[in-house]
Amino acid sequence: MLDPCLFRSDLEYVQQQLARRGFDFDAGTYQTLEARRKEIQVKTQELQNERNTRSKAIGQAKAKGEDIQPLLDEVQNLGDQLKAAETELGEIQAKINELMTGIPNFLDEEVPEGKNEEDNIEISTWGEKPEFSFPVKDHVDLGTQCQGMDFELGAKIASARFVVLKGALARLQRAIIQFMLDTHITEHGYSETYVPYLANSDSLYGTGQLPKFEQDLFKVENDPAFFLIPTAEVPVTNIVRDVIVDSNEMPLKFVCHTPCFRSEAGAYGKDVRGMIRQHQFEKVELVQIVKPENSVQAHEDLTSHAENILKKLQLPYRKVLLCSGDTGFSSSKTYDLEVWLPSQNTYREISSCSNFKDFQARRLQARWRNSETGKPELVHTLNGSGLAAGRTLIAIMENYQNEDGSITVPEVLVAYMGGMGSIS
RNA sequence: GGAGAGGUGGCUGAGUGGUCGAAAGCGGCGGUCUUGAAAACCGUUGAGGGUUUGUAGCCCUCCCAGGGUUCGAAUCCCUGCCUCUCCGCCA
Repeated sequence: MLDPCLFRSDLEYVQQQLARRGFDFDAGTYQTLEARRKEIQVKTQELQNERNTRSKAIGQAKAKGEDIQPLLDEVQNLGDQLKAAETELGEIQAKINELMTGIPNFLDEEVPEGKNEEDNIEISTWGEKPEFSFPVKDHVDLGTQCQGMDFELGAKIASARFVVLKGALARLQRAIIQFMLDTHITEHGYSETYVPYLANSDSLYGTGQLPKFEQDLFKVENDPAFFLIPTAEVPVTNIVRDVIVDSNEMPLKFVCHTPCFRSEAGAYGKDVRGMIRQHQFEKVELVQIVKPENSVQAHEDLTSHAENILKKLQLPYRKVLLCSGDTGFSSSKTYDLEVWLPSQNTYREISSCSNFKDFQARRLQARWRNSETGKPELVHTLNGSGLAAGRTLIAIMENYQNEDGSITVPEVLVAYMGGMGSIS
């Protein structure tokens, strides 16, 4: 959510900023609602004031033993007026709120103009793309050959876009997760968290998935409803919902491994083969809660922490700055890390690192106390995958494949594999 | 699942219809004292919002959440959520 004060003080600026996203903000409708809000809110508060003053007078008169009947007669219809005003105010505020929650975050000034992922800007590349002297197999063929990856079984148990991993591949995914957690804890200073995989609507509202993106989520029948988390970002960032964080506890740095659940509505026909796009996948997520002045640097740091995993795994990747058309709803600036997939002869997203600035914090009411002003102020929130474990698994399989279909285990994972150096 | 207790400001905890946004203590901040510190003493100390050029005034809202009763609700009624204790069951 954006700052409502900005909408009142500089609507033109708001429109300009939103236009960068191609978001057509209807200023006329907003101004009509806002004018009515102002009028009705002032009226409501005046009525409340009158009720309070008169009630006090009645209390005092009664205490003195005076006849209060004339005073009661005077306030007779005040209650009805007040109730009507409060109802209208509630309705108008709900409308404004609906409008505001549908508006995306402002983009950072460094975000380039562009329509879609083709306009993203490559910042850097790392690593040598492997050269193979034999026909390259993709992860599905490799996984089938070693009998460690079974999509038909996933479909039987649940549906399409689910997989069953077995044996060494299942262990490799677990090794990847352990390795990533350990690295972030010991080398990057994150603190490990374990969180619920079901979240309530307040939490999903806080991080921005609701109300606009409900169709992307799996909803669990319950009263009130639960949602399967689409990313650990949701439960972890909500740790600071309605919290005023102590200044000296900042920055808060959390790392968390969870499964992630996505309905992938609207992704029909996209990435249907293999483990690229699943309803359920494992991810290690990095979340930082920082003072506003530090969020730009924190964004660079967090991204480098995710990059460090790719480097240690010796996986070729590139870092991309998302353009205006590809940057997510709540984000002000996003770097994607894309890993090299030999079978597709292209880079594919394996991490997305975003600075949300105060957009989530305002919804979450996540604040810190500024010792200079003594006042609570909104924090900045950031997160990034560090990394998506399922996609890391397939990147390793494809980049580390041998002619016979066996897969060499990356050096840093061998210990996590109980000394196993290759999978066949 | 059964029975009971309870949710009040950063924390502990008073407050059962009328100047209660809320006693008191602790903590925090500022000061006096001191070479410095501690102790003691004095003062101060919740959040959100409206109006406004205003971190000035004035006003509104908030004592778990949502409804209700009343001129007036932290206080009474209903519903929900959460926490704790005991019993049962259970990974």
